[in-house]
Amino acid sequence: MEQHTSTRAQQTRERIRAAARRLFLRQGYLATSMDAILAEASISSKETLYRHYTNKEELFADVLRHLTLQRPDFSERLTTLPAPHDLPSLRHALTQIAREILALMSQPDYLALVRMIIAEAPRFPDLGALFFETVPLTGISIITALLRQAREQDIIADVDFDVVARLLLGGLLSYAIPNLVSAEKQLRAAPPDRADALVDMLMRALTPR
Amino acid sequence: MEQHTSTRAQQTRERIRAAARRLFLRQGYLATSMDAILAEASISSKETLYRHYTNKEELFADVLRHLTLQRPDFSERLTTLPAPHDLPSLRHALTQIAREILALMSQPDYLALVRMIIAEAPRFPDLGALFFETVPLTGISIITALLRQAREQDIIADVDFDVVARLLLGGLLSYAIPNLVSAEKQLRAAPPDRADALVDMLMRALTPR
DNA sequence: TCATAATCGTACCGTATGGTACGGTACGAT
DNA sequence: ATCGTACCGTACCATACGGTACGATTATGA
Repeated sequence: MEQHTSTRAQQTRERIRAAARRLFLRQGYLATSMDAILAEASISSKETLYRHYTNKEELFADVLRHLTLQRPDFSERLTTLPAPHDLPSLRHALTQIAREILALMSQPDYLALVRMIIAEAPRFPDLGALFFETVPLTGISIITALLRQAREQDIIADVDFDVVARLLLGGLLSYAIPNLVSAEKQLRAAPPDRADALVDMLMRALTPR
Repeated sequence: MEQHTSTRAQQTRERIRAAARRLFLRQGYLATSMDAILAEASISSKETLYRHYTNKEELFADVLRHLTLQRPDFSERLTTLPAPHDLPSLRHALTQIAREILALMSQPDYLALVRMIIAEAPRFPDLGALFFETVPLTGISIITALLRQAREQDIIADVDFDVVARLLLGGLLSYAIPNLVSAEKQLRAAPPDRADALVDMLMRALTPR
């Protein structure tokens, strides 16, 4: 056997990372001790942990890098949307996107990730920049691409697409942000019709006059 | 002398709170030690500190409560705006508001406050709720009030004002949020013309057709 | 089978933390 | 002058933390 997809060492490393991810997301960096990570990973020796990660910082950075780079999986579902051919289809596509983003931003895991990134940004500035330069930028570019397609078919007026994208994304944010400071138990679920209302209002600005 | 506006004890208490505010905003709750607060406040005995605040938690809560309740001072400047009498004056008023809010959200102190509230929300859920139920709600109500005035004079169409307010506020957010994870030194100053662009786009949605 | 790497247990170190104890000193009001 | 309150200095405590040391034990791969 030469081609082992996962050696024992790799398995332990991933157990550690998974345990650390859970605790870091729940409690933050400082409040999570290495001993607690040990217990959560069902590992019984510190030596084992420090064989895989020389530092607490390194472990944290690894966890966060994995989280941000594996995160934008929803973008695949959105980039394959068919090009809009008239106003109703554009509205439909935008609504689809808005609902998807709102659903993503309402997930407890996503909220916990954002909260932790913001919380530890002073300690790990690079990781915060990495996150905010990948995830939200993806959303903006998806929306602007859709609008550009619509513009090329003369469906909508010639407006600043970036501004429109920020209005939509920001409007969705205004529903999700309060959940950043709420306990996980009592999330105020922003109903999908809020996304529809935002899109409807934006359509008024997009239609030529 | 009976009517002392500030006794010696009150002065010390405020010195402590000011020092704690600086350190908490800069480093967060866990990373700020009581000894560090002592030094920052130029106080030389722990006994003095614990005479004013029985807990670290109590001190933190006091700092945050003061910060959130003293914060919305900009609202006074905005609620006294003259009622709009036509479309240009409405655009002007909205631009004014948008610029003011953008400027507020770009202040390092404000960013640090928001970051800290988000970071410590799991530990202090009440304080987070207090902040997000006062400050942003104030912004929304100011905008909706302005729009209602404009609607009563038939300047704008009959649309959902809350949605419009969230679009504007959220659009501004999209420029400010990345600064939550940037070092204080390299804040990407969102230029005021971004606020103008957002308002211009919204005006397209507001005008009757 | 054998050598090597990974894991285990456990003990340990230095440092920092939140909070307490206590005797002494400066101050402010009556 | 005096009395209570606030402040000072310093020492202390129990606990927790990140990280290291090291011998014993187990699994893995050739």
